[in-house]
Amino acid sequence: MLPITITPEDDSGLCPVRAVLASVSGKWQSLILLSLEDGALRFSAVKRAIGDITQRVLTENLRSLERDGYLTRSVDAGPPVAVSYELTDLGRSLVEVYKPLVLWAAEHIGTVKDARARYDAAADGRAEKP
Amino acid sequence: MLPITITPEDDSGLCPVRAVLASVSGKWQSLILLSLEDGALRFSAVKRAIGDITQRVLTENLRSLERDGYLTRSVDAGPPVAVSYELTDLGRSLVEVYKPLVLWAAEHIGTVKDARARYDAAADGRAEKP
DNA sequence: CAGTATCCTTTACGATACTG
DNA sequence: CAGTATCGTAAAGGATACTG
Repeated sequence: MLPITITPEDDSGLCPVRAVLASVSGKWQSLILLSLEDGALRFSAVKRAIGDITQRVLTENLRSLERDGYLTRSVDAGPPVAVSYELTDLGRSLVEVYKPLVLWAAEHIGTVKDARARYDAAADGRAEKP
Repeated sequence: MLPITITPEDDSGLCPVRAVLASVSGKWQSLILLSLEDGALRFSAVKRAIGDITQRVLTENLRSLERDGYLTRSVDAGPPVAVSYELTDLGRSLVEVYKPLVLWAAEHIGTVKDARARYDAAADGRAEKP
């Protein structure tokens, strides 16, 4: 058994596990952290690395990750202005434990897709002949 | 560099990493998987283990995890009817790579909270004396 | 370049009531 | 017991235009 709780509250009114998991829940946070794995990137480079994220949402997520201490934001007042983002030690250590999950994903995506296909096929069968 | 892509598309129109990460994004999926770590649980037991999740949302999430092949659902037509959920091999292997993240969370939550407090304090300072 | 500002849609989630 | 049905809210995200 894990030495953890997943029940809603602790002394400070927030389950530690949930508080941290919330940092990587959502569509983009983890991808942003991963994009910075090999070193600092500028705003536009992060955007390019991910491909399909809007400026607004990227800014939001970067701010949130900065607030939690996973990355730093440094401004070089140009012109042109250049803002670069870099993982902190905390961020790097998070990415370290996060990477196995990413590798797992790459390895098992096939199984997941198959499971989905089978589940949906079975559901279709039930829908057609009720 | 990781042998992964986080760009939006692959041959099948979906990045493998994103597809799997989506399974554990959201507020509840990972907690549900963790609650089943030590063996099968009935619907009400999962609900109790998590504490604050509504029946509707729990059902939704269980269905989605079942669809992806992470857990199985077995019905014992009572009465009273008893439905139990259990991790598949796939689900167990996912939990294995996911657990380090949970332990990391328990370990580093203090650092994260401090970072948040400092960030918010700095933001307040800027708001008060603009 | 790295954002803001607006507006809008979608999705997740919450509350409550009802049922085989 | 393990759901479904309905209704409502809030948060996340998307599209587009504008700016120091």
